[in-house]
Amino acid sequence: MKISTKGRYGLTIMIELAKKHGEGPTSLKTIAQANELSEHYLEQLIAPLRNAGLVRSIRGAYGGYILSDIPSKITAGDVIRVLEGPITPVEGIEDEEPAKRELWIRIRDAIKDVLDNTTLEDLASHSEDQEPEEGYMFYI
Amino acid sequence: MKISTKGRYGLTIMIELAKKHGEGPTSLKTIAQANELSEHYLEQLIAPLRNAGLVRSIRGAYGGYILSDIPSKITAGDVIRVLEGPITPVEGIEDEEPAKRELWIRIRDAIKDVLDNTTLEDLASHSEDQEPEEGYMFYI
DNA sequence: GAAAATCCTCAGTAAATTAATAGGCATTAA
DNA sequence: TTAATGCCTATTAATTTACTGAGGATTTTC
Repeated sequence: MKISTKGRYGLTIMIELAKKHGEGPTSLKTIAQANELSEHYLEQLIAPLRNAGLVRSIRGAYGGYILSDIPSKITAGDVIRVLEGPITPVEGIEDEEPAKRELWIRIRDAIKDVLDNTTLEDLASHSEDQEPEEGYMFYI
Repeated sequence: MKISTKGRYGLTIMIELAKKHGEGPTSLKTIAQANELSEHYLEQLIAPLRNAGLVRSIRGAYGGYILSDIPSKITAGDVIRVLEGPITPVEGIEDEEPAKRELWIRIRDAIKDVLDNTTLEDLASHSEDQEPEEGYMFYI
């Protein structure tokens, strides 16, 4: 019943790229450092995102990645499906008996509804208005 | 992003007990055979359900299990929480940054909404009207 | 042309989880 | 007394997760 680090870190990558959309490529090193994640692990997560056409890579020095489309056209569902597989609470819904099948379908549709209606634009803009840290003071 | 066999078989057990509610105890052997599952595996799943107070056991010959409450008072959420742990799409939602935290919370609430509003009565009654098997003919 | 910064690929691995199986003891109805 | 059940602890094969390691390919800048 969990989304693994694949989907979670994958979303983190995509949100970072959305924040920098239109400003040229962002390197994985930058994203890894900003989020305290293993750059090498992120490389393995972005490969399927590139294969799926969600990001484009620019190789060589000062290269990196950019979104293939504008942030309002890419959803959390697009990202999660690539990294976690089809959105479904169980394998083989169709094999279940009617009562349980309907339950799994209702859960699946509820999750889909959230993921497919949340865009990278939504996620990136909410990331902007950071909550103050504990102990934060407003210095004039 | 999956509910494992623990939660799925656990629900299967509870639906069978709901169907027999008021008719005395049902043995795991009966449930295992009816659903082509390992009786021994089901024993391990019903132990936490008993510890959580969702079912009561009757030991000895012609014993078995009964629901602790009426089917309309026990939800799929009760069963899933016992066997799969808290309903949440990620561990430590509160540690995530605001944008992702809100996403996980919306997903969590959507799943909760379905699971907590589906009772064993709902599931047992929908199991009654079986779909015809493939090759089924209506013999008069 | 050399060096540095990046992407790209394949392989390995420790820990955890899943989905059981094995073997037996305890209790109770008939 | 026996058969039918529940109860309990341990073991295990397969899979998944979350990485780490090693190095090659490409491109920019000096």
